[in-house]
Amino acid sequence: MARPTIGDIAARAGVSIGAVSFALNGRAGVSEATRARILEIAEQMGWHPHSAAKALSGAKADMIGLVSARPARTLGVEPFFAQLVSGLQAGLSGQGVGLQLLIVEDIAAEVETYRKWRSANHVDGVVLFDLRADDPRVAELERSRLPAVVLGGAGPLESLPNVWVDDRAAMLRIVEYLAALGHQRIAHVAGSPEFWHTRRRIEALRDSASELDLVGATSTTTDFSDEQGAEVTRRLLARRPRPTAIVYDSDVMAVAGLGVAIEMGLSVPHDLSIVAFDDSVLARMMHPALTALSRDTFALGELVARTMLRAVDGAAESVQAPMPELVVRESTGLPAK
Amino acid sequence: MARPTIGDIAARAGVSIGAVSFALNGRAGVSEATRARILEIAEQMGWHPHSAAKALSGAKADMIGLVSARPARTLGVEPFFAQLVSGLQAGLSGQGVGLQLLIVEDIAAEVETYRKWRSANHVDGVVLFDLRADDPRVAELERSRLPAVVLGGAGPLESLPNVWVDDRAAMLRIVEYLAALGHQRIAHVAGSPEFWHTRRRIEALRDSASELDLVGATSTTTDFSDEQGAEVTRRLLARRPRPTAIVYDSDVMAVAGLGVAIEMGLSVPHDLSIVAFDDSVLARMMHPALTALSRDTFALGELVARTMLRAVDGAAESVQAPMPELVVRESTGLPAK
DNA sequence: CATGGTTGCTAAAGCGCTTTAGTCGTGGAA
DNA sequence: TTCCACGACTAAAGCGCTTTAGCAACCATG
Repeated sequence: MARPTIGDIAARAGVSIGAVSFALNGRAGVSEATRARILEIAEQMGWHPHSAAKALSGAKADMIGLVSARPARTLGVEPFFAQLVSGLQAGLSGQGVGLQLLIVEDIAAEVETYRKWRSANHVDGVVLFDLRADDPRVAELERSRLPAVVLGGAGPLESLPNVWVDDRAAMLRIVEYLAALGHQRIAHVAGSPEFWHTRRRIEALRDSASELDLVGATSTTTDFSDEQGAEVTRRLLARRPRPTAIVYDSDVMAVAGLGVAIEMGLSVPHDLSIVAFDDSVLARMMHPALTALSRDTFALGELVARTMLRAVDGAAESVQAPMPELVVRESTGLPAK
Repeated sequence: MARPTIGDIAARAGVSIGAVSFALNGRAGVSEATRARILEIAEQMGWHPHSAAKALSGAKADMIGLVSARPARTLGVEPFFAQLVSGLQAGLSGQGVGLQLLIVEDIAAEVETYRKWRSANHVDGVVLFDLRADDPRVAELERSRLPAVVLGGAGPLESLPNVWVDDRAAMLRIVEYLAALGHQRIAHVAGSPEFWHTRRRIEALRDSASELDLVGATSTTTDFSDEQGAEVTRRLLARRPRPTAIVYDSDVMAVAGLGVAIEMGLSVPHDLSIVAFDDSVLARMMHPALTALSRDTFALGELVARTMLRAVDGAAESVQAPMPELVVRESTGLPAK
């Protein structure tokens, strides 16, 4: 049998289509007795709402969108993304909302997607991440009034609701820890400078340098790949005097860096301390296990989901993500004399 | 201005709505001149199709669905899933098809989702993976005639089109390699026995045992977690005589196993050879780097995407995924005398 | 010159649902 | 008793698009 429509239900219940719609949506207009009867019939006919029909008549799409302009290949490598998606999904599906995932070529295509989605009433809102300097996506979303939540923006000041991470405090936390151990020559293998979060971390390190008596605290930007992580590490370790500690902006780069250190005959943490700005299985399972700034990315995803749902209801509000925790493992210690 | 509809375009072009629809869809019924004019106007008005309206009138949804009943938390840990999704997405978006990702509680919820999607014309097809013995999803999909592609099923014999992986040959490849090195006591830390692929690997090892003079080649099933991987490894290494090689069904477990070996003072590969049945950054970056059966999961995703698109067009056909390649790294060697 | 087949287009129904305007019958207030 | 308000429900329009049936104009054919 073809799928039942509310028309079928109406016929069976001996009422009008409108009445069925009221009953099914818990709206006034039908008596409790009729409502119960309709619900009963709907259940027994195995009726499901037709989402397209709903969307057509202007209802919510019960779907939020996530589009990424990162190269598709790298998404699988970064545990971060997968964790985030899982958390998001979990936070949304509890409310019967779906997650639409799309990977596009570049930011222009991303903006174009928002435009399409907006006009097709395809999603109720979108999640933005990897915010850049002067991001065209923000302008587009403000203009089109498509509800959006930014992950990792500049804080509560922004125009769009924001789940923001205090990168500055996080970096200070790491540097203070290393300084307390006695490290003075701290290097930073950063991510790509086009991202705000990278910039904030670099800035934080620079600012703390004088205060903490650091000598030549430098940040080097990379494209987040393990290749560049290794490459930069090689250059850093060739310097004289060598840095005694290196902070990596991602776990993948940290692991690559550890590889280089071992390959160069250095002992970690005796000759070199290593801290990763992101935690994962990878960091946990290395030998030595890496000291890392650990945040619960899955929970972060759930938080974004909650914020998103609120934004869809028009109650947009920025929230601060929990401060990541510094998990000290085996890759950090006192600097060699 | 509100979003333009084909009605607006029709008004502007001075033709009927039907004519516009024909023009926009490249169908016969309008002259080339009119078509060009309509296309021009549509472009300049910034028209986009309204997907819900299309879906309502029975067109394709240009969307394929992927639902996973794996616990959401573990999806982020497994590089496999993220890679697969990326590849799928890449393969689909080239054809303007979207990917709808959903994570649900259990298989029952998964079946329910298919039912809903089917009746709402929400997706054109679905991708199935982690096939189990007597899988209720297969029955549901056959019944409902929702196009589906199975990843990692039993081969070309199945009723649903299949992208199948020759697990048996893969396992034989590993075991033959180890046997050639001189290993006789080979253990296998397997995944969960409810999955067909796990069963096939176990079977392959058992079958090859007599042929290759293996002694006590055993498989132990786990839940794929690093905890159980470590736990089982501990038990295996406590045996006397110890196995000289262990094959792990996933990279995460292999890494956990390596940790246990080191913790027990064994040298890899001298005292113990380790092979992972799946490759990833994780395996590449360990010290020693793990010998692994490497497949291009991203490409696998693309292959599934292509097969899916064909299935949607009614040209369902099973294909065999490329045989994974054994990448020998530092974790395997001659067994100690 | 009548016939038939194209071509290029229009009108209108229909997809499943929401929503508004309206109808009908009831009970309570005046 | 009359009138009104209200609750329960129906009828119908409309969301944006596809698709079928139909129509008028034109050409070629015999």
